[in-house]
Amino acid sequence: MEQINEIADKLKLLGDKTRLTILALLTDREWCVCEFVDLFDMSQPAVSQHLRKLKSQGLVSESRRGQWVYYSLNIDDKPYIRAVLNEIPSSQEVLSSMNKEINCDCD
Amino acid sequence: MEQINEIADKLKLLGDKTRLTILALLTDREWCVCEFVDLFDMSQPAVSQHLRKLKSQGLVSESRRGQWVYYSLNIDDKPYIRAVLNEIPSSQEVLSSMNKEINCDCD
DNA sequence: ATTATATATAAGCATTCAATTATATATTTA
DNA sequence: TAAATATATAATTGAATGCTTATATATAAT
Repeated sequence: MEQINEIADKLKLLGDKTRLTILALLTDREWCVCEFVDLFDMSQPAVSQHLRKLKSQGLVSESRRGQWVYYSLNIDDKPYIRAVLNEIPSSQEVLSSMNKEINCDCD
Repeated sequence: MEQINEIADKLKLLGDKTRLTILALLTDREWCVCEFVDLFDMSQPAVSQHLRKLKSQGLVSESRRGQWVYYSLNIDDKPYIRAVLNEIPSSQEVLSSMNKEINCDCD
């Protein structure tokens, strides 16, 4: 039962469209916070809080490089997450359906 | 984006330990409501409402036989759900870890 | 040093959610 | 028909969630 609880807790994070989109995008490459801020119609703190939740449950890792913080997927030990991400629209599809410009200067 | 939203809405249902357990159990066979009521430490209406949510999102089907109502999995058109259920503990594991007696008279 | 940029945290608020109790409905049995 | 059993729905409540604005922190540039 403990195992089901833990899995449910992690899956809860995928049950939000913003976080699911973030994870979909991270399947392709690491992303900088400012890119997400450009992408979503949402304040910078809102984005930051979603990333914090993903990080606190260990689904993403962060690494700071200069003034920018980059997030990447960290789900090698969570096959049930990988299984979902394999079945949802690709990073490219998600991105093109959003039709947004990303203007921050990271990299 | 519409597709991601829909997937997120359905995954939200898996982010609750009771509903995830219900789905795990239904991978094996159909279950009667009264069995779930016996299994979970929760009122009958609470169980009923979880089942209603799963049904309203099309993840389970119900069929009444006499006074009993049986639920079964309905996820053939949702590969991202199937993918999760394939990666979580089996029905048997879940059940034995719960260590509960099921005493209702359905079949 | 000061200012600008990127990110995180805190506090507050409206909404959603998961439970409860009470009640209604459907079916079976006596 | 009346009582018992199984299930669903309604109303309520407290906790959790996702956002906002305001503020703090970290790094870079002038």
